[in-house]
Amino acid sequence: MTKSQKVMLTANDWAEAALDAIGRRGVEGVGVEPIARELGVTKGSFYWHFPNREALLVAALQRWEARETDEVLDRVQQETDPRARVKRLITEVNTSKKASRIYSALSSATKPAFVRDYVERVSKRRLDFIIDSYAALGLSAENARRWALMTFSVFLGSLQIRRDLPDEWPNADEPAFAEYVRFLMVSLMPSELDAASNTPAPQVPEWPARSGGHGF
Amino acid sequence: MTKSQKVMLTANDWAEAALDAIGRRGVEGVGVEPIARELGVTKGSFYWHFPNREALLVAALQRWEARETDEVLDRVQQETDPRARVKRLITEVNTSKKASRIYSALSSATKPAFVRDYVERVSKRRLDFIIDSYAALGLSAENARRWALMTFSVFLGSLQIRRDLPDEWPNADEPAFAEYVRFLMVSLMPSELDAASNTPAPQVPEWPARSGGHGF
DNA sequence: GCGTGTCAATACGCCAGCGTATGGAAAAGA
DNA sequence: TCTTTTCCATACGCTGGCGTATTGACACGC
Repeated sequence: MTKSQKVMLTANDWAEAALDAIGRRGVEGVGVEPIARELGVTKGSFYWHFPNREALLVAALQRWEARETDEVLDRVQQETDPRARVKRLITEVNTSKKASRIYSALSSATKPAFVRDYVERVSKRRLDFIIDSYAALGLSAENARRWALMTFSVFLGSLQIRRDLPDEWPNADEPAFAEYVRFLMVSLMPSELDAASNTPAPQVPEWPARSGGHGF
Repeated sequence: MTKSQKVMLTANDWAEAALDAIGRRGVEGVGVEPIARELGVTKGSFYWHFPNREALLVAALQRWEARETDEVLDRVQQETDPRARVKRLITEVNTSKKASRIYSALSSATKPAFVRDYVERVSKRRLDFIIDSYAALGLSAENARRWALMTFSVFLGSLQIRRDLPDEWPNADEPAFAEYVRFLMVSLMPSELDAASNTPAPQVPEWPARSGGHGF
C-alpha cells in the first residue's frame, strides 16, 4: 500500500475525472492535460496509467456503463411492484443532475465511434427493463413495448427539459412536482382493463379507443 | 450582382455550413478551416465575411432559431384542430433526422455560453405552443401545462431513442409506426371528460383517478 | 544501505486550428 | 482606362493539446 501523503492517483481516479469532464465539457472536452491540471498533476502521471487519450475514454465509458446498469437498475429493480418501478423511474429523473448531463453528452457524441456502442447498450438495457416491467403487468409483448417506449421517451425528454428549460420544470420540493408525478403515473400506467385484456392473447388491437381517462 | 462562375460564397452559406457541421460534429466541430475545406475555399474567404469564429456560431444559431420557430411551428400551426396539432407534432419526430441531430448537439453544448440562450428560447417557444394547443382543448392552465410537458417530453425522448436505439424505433413505412402513433395519440390526448371538467374552473384536481383507459 | 519498482515532473517535437497581414484577381464605377 | 470595391489565396505567428523521452523522488524488499 504505497500511499504516503502525495495521494498517488490510480487509473480509476483518471477515469472518474474523465467522466466528470464529459459531464461538464462534453466528450471533446476530455483532454489529458486539462484533466491533469484539475487533478493537480502533470500529464507525466497520465501516460504511466494509460497509453493514450482513447484508452482513457474507454475506461471512463466502461465505468459509466457499469454504473448505469448495475447500480441504477439495481436500485429500481428492488421495487417488486411494476407500478412502483415506473414511479421510481420517473422520480429518478430528478436525481443526479450530473449523471443526466453525462448521458446527454454521450448521446450526442460522435467523434470516437465506439461511444455509440456504449450508449446503445446502456439505452437498450434500460428500455428492455421497462419493457419487462410492463410485461409483468400482464400486457402483451407489443403493448408492453409501446408503453415502455412512451415511458422511456418521457424519462429521456424530462431530462432534456430539465436541462434546457430549468425554470419550466417543477422543483422536487415544490408541490407541483408531486402533482406532476401523480399525473404521469396515471398517464403512463395502463388501466386494469388493458392488463386484463391480455390473458387469452387477443388478436384485436388492445388500445383502439378510450372509454374514460383522466376525468374525475 | 457579382456572381460569375466562381460561386462567390455569402455569409449565409457559411452559416448554413456551420449549422451542418454542428449536426455532424457538434458545436466543437465548427472550425473555420475545416468548413472552409468543405466549401472548397480557404479561411481567407471566411475572415472577410466574419470577424471570428464566434460570429459564425452566432449567425448559425440565429439561422437555426428562425427556422425552428417560424418554419416548423408555422407548419404545425396550420393545423387548426388542437388534436391534429399534437398528431402532427408526433409524426414530425420522424422528419428531418438532421434537424434533430442539430437540436441535440446544441442542447448538450456548453462551451459558448450563449448557445444555451438560443436553446432555451427555441425550447420555450415549442413548449408554449404545445401548452396553448392543450389550452385550446379547454383544459385549465395547470392541466394544459402538465399535458404539454408530457407531450414535449415524449417528443424529445423519441428523438433521442431514434438516435440511440434506431433498431428499436419503428420505421415510418412499417405498420408498427402508424400503430404506435395511434397509441400515443390516445395516451397524449385528454379525454372529453377532462376538457369538460374545466368549464367552471374547478378547484379540485382534474386528474385524480382514471375510470377507463386504453382498454377496448 | 542498495537496488528495484512505482509514480510523477520536465522537456521536447509535432500538429491542428485561430487570427492577421498582405497580396491578387476580377468586376464595377468613374 | 484607371481607380475602387469586392472576394479570396497565401504566408506567417501564436496557442493548446497529444505523445515520447528522460530524469527524479520515494517506498519497499532484501
